[in-house]
Amino acid sequence: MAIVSQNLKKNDNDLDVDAFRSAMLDWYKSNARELPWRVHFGERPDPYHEWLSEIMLQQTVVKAAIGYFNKFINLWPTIHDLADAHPDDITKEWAGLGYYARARNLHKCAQIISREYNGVFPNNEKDLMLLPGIGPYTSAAIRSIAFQKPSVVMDGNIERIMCRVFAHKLPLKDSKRQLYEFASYLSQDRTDYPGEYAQSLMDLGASVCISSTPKCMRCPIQQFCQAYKSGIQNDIPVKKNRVPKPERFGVLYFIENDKGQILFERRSDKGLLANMVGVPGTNWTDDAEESLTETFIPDFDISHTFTHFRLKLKGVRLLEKKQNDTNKKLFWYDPNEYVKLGLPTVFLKAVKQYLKVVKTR
DNA sequence: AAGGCGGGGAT
DNA sequence: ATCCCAGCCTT
Repeated sequence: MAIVSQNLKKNDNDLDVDAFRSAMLDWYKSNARELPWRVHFGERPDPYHEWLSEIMLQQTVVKAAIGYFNKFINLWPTIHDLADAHPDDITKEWAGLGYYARARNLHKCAQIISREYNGVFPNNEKDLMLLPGIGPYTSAAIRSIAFQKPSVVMDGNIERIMCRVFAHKLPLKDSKRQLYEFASYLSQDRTDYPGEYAQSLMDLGASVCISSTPKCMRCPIQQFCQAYKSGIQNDIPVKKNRVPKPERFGVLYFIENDKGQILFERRSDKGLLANMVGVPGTNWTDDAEESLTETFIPDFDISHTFTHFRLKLKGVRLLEKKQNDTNKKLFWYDPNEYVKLGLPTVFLKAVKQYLKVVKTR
């Protein structure tokens, strides 16, 4: 807190917190995005809806989450329905959204809320943080949005806004605590519409105070923004240089039987794409030659980028099972029915390519 | 404290 | 092609 007041005084015009919050709330009244989990200004959403949306939105853009949210609410209207669902059904419906640990934790959390909390979400930070999949951000978001309790909601958008409002020039990565202090200063345990205030910042970050070339002429808090005042809004937040992603290589086996089916596998419950359905193949290594343990004539290529590496795969058609070495659960399935499997994106791409190749021969 | 963990929207 | 997003969990 000492750092904050220093920083504010240094700029000779203390930020008027009341005016800042009023500007944000006024802007939000006429500029809020209409989203399926949102309610009217001043109303509180169903905590189940609010929680589900927050889990889906972790590291995910709003537009990508909307369809999934509607689908989940349709399939499982209450948290008890979700708690009683089969885990495989949940991962299948989650397929394509990524970060699949979220789906597992979603189910665990639903079961705890349903069975230990009788379906009622806790509204205090300590209990919320103990739930699987709920960390500092999601805890604060649920508290402020679903329960209108003052909380310091910090996400990537709000960090960026704090950076600019306070003209913070150090790299974002090293500034988490400082930026939290800025946001905390603006929150100050205010009880007036903490949920709407938090969402107003998120919407501002998504539409106006965007990462590159922010739209300051449309910004309701332009007058409070020290970066704008100094004309450095395009230069912050400062990002550290990113290391290029390494490449990995592998082979996928499309093993066919005489019924037009191919072999799929349920992946291990640990590591990348845990518990998801995929196509069997070699391990993915950083050595392109090593991945080709035998000489194949590949039928097609698949490339896919994950968080921390690029993957280049060769797809090859085989008429018999390669080996029985694996402890993974293998099963035959009609590749044309791939939609029902809930494949993660890399395998979705691969199967579509495979079908195209098969059709043209 | 650092690294693992997906995918796609926006540019 | 690159950036980065309504982060959390494990080690």
